[in-house]
Amino acid sequence: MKKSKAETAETRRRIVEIAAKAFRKQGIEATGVAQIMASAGLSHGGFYRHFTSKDQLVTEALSATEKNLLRDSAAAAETGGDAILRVFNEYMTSNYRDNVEDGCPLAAMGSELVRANDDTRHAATNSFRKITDTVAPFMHARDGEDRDDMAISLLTNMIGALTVARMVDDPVLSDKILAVTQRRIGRVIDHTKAPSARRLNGE
Amino acid sequence: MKKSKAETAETRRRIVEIAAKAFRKQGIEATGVAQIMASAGLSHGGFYRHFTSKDQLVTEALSATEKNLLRDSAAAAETGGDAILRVFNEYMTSNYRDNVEDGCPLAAMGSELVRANDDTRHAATNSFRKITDTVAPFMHARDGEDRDDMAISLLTNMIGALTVARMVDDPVLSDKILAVTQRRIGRVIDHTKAPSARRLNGE
DNA sequence: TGTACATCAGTGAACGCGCGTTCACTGATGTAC
DNA sequence: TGTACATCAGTGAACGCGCGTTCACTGATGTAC
Repeated sequence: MKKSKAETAETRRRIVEIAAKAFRKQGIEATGVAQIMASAGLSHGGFYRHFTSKDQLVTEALSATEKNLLRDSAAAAETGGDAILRVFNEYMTSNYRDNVEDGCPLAAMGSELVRANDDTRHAATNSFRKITDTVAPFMHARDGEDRDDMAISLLTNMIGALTVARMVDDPVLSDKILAVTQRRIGRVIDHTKAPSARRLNGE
Repeated sequence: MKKSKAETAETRRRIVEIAAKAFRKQGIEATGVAQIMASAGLSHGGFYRHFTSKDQLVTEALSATEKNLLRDSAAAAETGGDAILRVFNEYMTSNYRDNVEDGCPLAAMGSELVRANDDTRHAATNSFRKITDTVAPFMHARDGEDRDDMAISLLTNMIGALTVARMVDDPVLSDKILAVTQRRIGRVIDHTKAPSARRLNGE
């Protein structure tokens, strides 16, 4: 029962989407290929018509998700500092914390990515760099500090805060972690900053 | 072949120690009970003479390791702000980054702890709180910011920075993340601060 | 202090189970004429 | 446009393997007398 090219592409896309959510929610190791395929309404045998290995799916799921997240930051960068501030504050809400499966993969799978294969770590590295590059111009460099450094500091802080906020079993402490981090975001981002120039020949 | 009480206690201690390293190095899920027992020079069957489940070992390994780390911070707190600064800077060195198996479990197993059982998350929460409580008095509260909040912000930042520094595949970026975080540590900790009063009836 | 017996740390085989991956097969799609 | 055939998406059984946990057994330790 061969499927049309359009159907095949759509199936592949759906597998990646479902896997991306499952990896974030349950972890990479804890999510089986058969389980992903079942969630997509397929039997597990067909998996290898689309991917050469589970590792390849992990890499692709990470890349696809980060690409989506990056699009939001890039769009905000074209609006200005206030939009960047808004997007970043959104990451530190109880809603974002409680929906791991829709959130940033670097935070959701952080310590698992440390041990991931080369391709996956490379994808993670590229994503991290692209986000810091996008938001660096909006850093409020008070005492002549480097804006790239500030962006790195802020982003690693957000990833750590989100992880710890999800880890602790005390909701009061968890909310406090989010609030504290939101305050740092507010201090570090220059919400009056004009938008980045839109790249003319978009790539 | 029953063993003496002293030997039994020593064996149990050794299992916890070996497990604590393996969980940090390879992850909790990826580390099997049989593998831990083999590393301890034992067959896997005897595991359940010491622990009721792998989960129990996870909780105990986390608690034991965090207790050790906390001891360092507490000792530094009795010396003063400069000692706290020194201990914290040590966390952001290439050496610390490259020896995950000896480092902070919250950073090494962060995203796995989010999905850990209740006891383990509770142990993680207690550890996090104790460390922030210990170092909060040494925060350099410039614009009247709350010292507890500052300690939370710094610690979540360190955990996130360590995780991302280990994740990225570019050594230059990784070193930069460590350096940037060290600079924040230097800005936020008051190295001139006098030691915390030693608790007289230690508990 | 010496003997008899219960305890229990550690062994190694076995349990059911889910893992990632392979494979022969089916039948609709896409292609060549 | 119609027919013949190759392609290949998806199925479901099977592969070897390691997982956490259980269990009957061994024999040294600890205890009761």
